[in-house]
Amino acid sequence: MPRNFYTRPTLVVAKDLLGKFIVRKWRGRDIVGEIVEVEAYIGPHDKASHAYKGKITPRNKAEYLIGGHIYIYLVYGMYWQFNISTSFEGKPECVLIRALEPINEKVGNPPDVGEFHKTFCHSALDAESRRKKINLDSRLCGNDIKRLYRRFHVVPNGPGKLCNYLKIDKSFYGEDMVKSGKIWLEDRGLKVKKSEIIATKRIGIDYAQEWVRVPWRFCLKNNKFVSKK
DNA sequence: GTACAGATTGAG
DNA sequence: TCAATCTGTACT
Repeated sequence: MPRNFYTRPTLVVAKDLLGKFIVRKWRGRDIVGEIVEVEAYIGPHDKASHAYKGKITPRNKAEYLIGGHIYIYLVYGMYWQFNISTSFEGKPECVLIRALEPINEKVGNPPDVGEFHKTFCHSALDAESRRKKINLDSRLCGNDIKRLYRRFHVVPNGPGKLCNYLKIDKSFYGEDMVKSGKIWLEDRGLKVKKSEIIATKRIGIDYAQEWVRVPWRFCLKNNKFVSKK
């Protein structure tokens, strides 16, 4: 999608993201998902926004970039949250991508665990072991394999799991989706009617007082990949 | 230097 | 309902 898709008003962009396709180039293949759930965060007035009162820190400064840039951060010490900036340079507005309908993965029919282990675990374990400075062999037990299996073969029906599915992390901070060769957005001609969009309050922002109630979470009606229910 | 909460998740 | 897990931020 071009720049002028992302620079429109944030609530318009948020709704229009539903039915668009995220394409992620990874290890020579395309990981693709249709966006089915999003949330808008509109600073500086929105108390749920990290840019409330115009706050700027090294963590949130990507929110202020012109529409189309990635704002990604870690929550609860372990989950990445994938946001796309909207509006113009200096306006801290963005859309959190909360769920995808996977396109090129066989959902419900994951690869054989043994096959998965051969394909993915060794490199993943290498990286993890290096990070934690622990002996590689000591980690080759059932629970570790299961844990990695969950991380690598995941249904992206929540904001944290979606980042695992797309294989993205902090290295994508500030990435421009209009120009990137690693991740971008496509319109594949799917039409989403207004009547197919549900608006609800946003999830997990109970601290945001009167901003808890604004209906800035948008989901595709009856889509089974939407988080919560 | 140190305390603490958080746009989540899966297990029990 | 609970705990895993760790970074950014706001304090002292």
